Amino acid sequence: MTLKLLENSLVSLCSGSSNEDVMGERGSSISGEVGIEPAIAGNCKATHSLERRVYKAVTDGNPSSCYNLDGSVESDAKPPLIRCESSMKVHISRDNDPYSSSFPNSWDGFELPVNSDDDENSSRCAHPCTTTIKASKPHLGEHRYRKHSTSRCWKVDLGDAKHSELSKSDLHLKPAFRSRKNSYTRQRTRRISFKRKLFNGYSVTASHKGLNRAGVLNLFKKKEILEGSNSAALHGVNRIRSNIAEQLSSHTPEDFHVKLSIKSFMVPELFIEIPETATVGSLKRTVMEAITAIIGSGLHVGVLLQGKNVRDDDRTLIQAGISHANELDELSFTLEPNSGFSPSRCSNTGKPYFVLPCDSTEPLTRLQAGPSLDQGKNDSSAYHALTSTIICHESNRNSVHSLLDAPLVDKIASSQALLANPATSVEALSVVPADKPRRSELVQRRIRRPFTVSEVEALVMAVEKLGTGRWRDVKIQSFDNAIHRTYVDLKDKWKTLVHTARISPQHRRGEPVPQELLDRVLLAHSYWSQRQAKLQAKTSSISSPEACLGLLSEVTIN
DNA sequence: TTTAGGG
DNA sequence: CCCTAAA
Repeated sequence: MTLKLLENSLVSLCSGSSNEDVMGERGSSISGEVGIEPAIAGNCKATHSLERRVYKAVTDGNPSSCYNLDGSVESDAKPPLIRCESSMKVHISRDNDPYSSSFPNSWDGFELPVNSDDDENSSRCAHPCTTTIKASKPHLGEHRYRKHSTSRCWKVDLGDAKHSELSKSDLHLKPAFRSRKNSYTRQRTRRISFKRKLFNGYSVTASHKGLNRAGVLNLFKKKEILEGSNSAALHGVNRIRSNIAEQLSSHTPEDFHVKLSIKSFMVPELFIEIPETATVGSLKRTVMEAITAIIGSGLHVGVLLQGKNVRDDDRTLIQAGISHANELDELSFTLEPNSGFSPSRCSNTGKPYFVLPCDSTEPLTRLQAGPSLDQGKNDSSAYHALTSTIICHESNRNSVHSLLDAPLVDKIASSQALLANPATSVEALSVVPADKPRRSELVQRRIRRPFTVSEVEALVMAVEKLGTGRWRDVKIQSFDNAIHRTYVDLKDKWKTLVHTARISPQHRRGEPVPQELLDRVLLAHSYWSQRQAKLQAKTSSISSPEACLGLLSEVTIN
């Protein structure tokens, strides 16, 4: 079965509170939203503090606690998924910015549970999926934020075909189980991008910087009237300026805050390979794990003002030109991977590694063809990074390509069918976010198959006979039929057996191994270790004929 | 490809 | 189990 999860079919990845209100109309692609509103004193906070705040806002959204509590997902399993950088948009406004609570119809559907919560909403940690970002009092934006705080779950929209005219190049499928020993599926592309949300009344029109800076979603700066009245928005620039001047003359600098609200960001493209027999819960956890890995991998936040990288971290915001008084200037943030890229690439060229235009109203297909992609890298990564789909297909390579041809409705139907038929067997799951086809591509992790006692017995027997350095022989002799046990597995198992044998029985986990076997493990291990040490000592001093003779005699004895 | 070890 | 340098 091959299927593709697309827009609009709803998959709630985390049970929790009511999400319908915020998810109902969401459209295509996978994106997330982070609602934060950190108040930053424009005159005293350095720009690097701004970066830190943005970073914190993102990393605090790490839902690891969620999926940990959800169970069965290893907490330390955080593959280095971050490769792409992303950007986010920021609105700048005054404290009394009258946010609207409306949502655009075209909002794309991956809701990240990063909530800005107001003061009285102290129950934000009640749900494991709820992440908190300490925000300034969102007075006027409470409606909106509360709406968000009810959305505590990850969601994947699967759905409406009309939003996704997927070209074949949108689909990056690789056959699984390519080889006998390495039955893995590799992943290539991934994307992080951000999506913008509009505000009624203040609909922050995209002062689109254009696509000259590949990789950064524009930040929209929202200029507000200092008087705080909505009607002020109707006044001209002159009026605004005069208001600002007025404020400047009558207020201490501490009165001016730059309010940043990061509206959304997108989750990179994810590929999910999941057997039909997997449960829905497995699917949820898998997606959760992937997202967590992305967010948890660490990001570097860069600040761009009018397209220029603000590198001086010690400058204050106001010195850098980021203040409430600014008008149509653009403020952008870039999220870059902390590792995996040479920082010079960004800092030298001043060009972010990966930029997306932020105007979410733009069709995805156009984004793909956008000039930003021509900027420097015409490799498929940038291209792929702009796609936003979740692809599910089973490990059967024969069925993979049917996805390309089947009518989209059928694919959707398949995906729904998958959701409707949770099976009991949890098989291997994998989610691999798309990324630049660079190194360290992720591979599906094999399912865990604990050694049985009889397997341990066979292993011990083989090692007793062959030693600890001939795992291929051990494999051939005792596990030739166990195709899922590689010689590396056997070696690893021996390692853990030795460890198990050395620790107290109280600390052992899993199916208990008979003490008799563990004793043999220790015995064989010490024997072969000593033997190897002796051999090494001999070979290192074999220059002398005497040593050579001694070695030969000993080997003969053995 | 295997081995050996760290993650 | 994964990843990978080294052999």
